Amino acid sequence: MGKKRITIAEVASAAGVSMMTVSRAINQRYGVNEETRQRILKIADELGYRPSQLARGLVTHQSATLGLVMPDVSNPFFSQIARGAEEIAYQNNYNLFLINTCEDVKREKDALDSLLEKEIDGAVWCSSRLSQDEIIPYLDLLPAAVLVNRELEVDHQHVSTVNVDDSQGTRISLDYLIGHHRTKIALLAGPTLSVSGKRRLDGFKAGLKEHHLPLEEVRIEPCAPTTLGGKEAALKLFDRCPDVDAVIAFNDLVAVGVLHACIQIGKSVPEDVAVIGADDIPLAALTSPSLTTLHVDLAALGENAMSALLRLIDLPDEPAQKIMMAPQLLIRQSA
Amino acid sequence: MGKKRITIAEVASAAGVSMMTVSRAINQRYGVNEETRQRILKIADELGYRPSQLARGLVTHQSATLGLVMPDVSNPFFSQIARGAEEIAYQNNYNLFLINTCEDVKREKDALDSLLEKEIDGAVWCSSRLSQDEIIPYLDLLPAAVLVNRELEVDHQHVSTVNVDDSQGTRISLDYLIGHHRTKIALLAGPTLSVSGKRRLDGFKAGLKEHHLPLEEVRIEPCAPTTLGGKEAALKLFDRCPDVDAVIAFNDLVAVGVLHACIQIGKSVPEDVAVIGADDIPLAALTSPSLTTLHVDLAALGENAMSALLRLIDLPDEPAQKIMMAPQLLIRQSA
DNA sequence: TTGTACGCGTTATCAT
DNA sequence: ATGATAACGCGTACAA
Repeated sequence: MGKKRITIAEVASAAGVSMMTVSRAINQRYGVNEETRQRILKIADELGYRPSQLARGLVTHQSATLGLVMPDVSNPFFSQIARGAEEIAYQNNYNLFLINTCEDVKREKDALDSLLEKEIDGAVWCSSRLSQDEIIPYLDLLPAAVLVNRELEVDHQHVSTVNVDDSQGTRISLDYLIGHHRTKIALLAGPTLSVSGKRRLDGFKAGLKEHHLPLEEVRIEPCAPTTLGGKEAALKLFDRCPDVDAVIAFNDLVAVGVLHACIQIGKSVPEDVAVIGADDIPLAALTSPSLTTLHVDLAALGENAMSALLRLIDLPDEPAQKIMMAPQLLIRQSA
Repeated sequence: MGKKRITIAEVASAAGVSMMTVSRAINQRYGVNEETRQRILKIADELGYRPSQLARGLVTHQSATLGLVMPDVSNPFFSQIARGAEEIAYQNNYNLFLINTCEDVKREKDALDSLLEKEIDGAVWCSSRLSQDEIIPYLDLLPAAVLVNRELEVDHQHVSTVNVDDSQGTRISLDYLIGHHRTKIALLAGPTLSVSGKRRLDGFKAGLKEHHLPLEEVRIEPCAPTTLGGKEAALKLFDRCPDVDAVIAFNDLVAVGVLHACIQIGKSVPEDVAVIGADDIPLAALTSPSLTTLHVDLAALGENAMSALLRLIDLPDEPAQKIMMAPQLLIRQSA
């Protein structure tokens, strides 16, 4: 049962010095005789002394504690981010509060409230569902924050952002396809209102323009972000434009739907139609043909986010960062 | 930038009452006029007052904070447990420190040390690599703890355990196979030293005995817990016992290896050989034939672990629990 | 019902 | 190099 806590006072009296000297010895501060320090550390260790971060935090206003807020850790997308973020936090002697919001606005607010009460030193905040107006008050209260998967219209001195560069990802896919002599390239653009869908569309248009290829609106088709959505959209697309020789899909599930559609109408992949997905979900390696797709190093994303947060904390006068993670094209069989 | 903190004293003076009255109002205690309470709460809200859990914890010795220690959140096995555990913690107004140990003993000790310094109220500790002798001192220091995937030889008043009942899982697989008229059942038992391997072997032997079937040692083969390990072991097994009509595999990867072996030597699954895996990894649904396997509700496991921890905290006089999670047979095509 | 004094374990400040 | 004392923000015990 949680034994009685040894306090700095007990170490001090055991060592025959003042509390202040013990404190200095423990915290590796200057101004204490090396010999005394060793003696104190030895005694502290023997007594099983552990400094109370609560008491320390109360006076320093730093808890050596950070928050990690995300919709759902059991989603592989976020669990990898969590892994990377926690790694960096650990290396820098911070502990991490993990909170799942379950896509629920109330829970998200609860999360931030509880973190604020815990006096965290900062937070990595993923895929917030809150409106800009709801986010900002929390941002103001936080010593530092990094928003992941979310852009901020207004700049804050102590708020950085980390996003996946969907636009560039689409550019990369497009460049690859054009480089492999595909000319009639279609885009399954995802949900009409999706932000990342918009960014992909931007990249698509910009890429075509730069390659001096015409923008054929008929080759752009919105779709639900699912296998079924991809299949239906692909069937509609191929019916309208039978000459399409490549498809850039909103994500891997959509790409799998395209594969199904191709089987159904007798097109072979990649011979007749090249298909590129996005996200590199585990399934992507297991389809046949396996999916060429955009891979994002999510652990690295988490590491970057946490590093950015620590930078904000350690160098409060440096400007905030806006980090874009570029996806990499993982070439398998489908393109 | 993290604005200046409003303290209970400021709320008190703004409301024209003493700090104590504010404290009572905030903590929903009796002994404060309802009218006064409402007025205080209103003022506290307007001022943006947030109680400091640090200061509160310092005096109450309760931090409303728990620890969750696991090898790796990005492993789906653990991320689901984390999800379930965090859910229960949230419902009970606790925050959760997440720590990855990366299978590293030093990191695991670091983790516990830092949690102890944070004065957590308890911890869910998964798959510890520490020896019994190393674990116990930490357990003694923790107010409460739940060990997941780990048994404890000695009972502790404030330590419960949650494990997957591998023995019963094997029994369930065995019963199913026997019920479907398989009689020459083999076991790919996993690594020789594996604890869960031993439990599976126990269940296997007990099950055969109960069904009055002979225990043929030649049908038991150890194996590495991988696809390759499963394939090699299966080839060796079929070579030795060509009449085997069913295989219980150590886990799904091993089962996939068995599938590969069957293809190689021309046995069809499930006609010639039934195959049952364990763990229900995502891949299990995607093989052909898809894998019949033992499924464990890991989110529920996490919930149970966290509930057990809260029980230990809330009801310190109740005895500790030893929870076994029974796997369920998920019948697909391979058996 | 409300208020006062004190202590929780630590660090900061100012002294010695 | 070391020590005494005052905070940090809150809850508890006891008094009013």
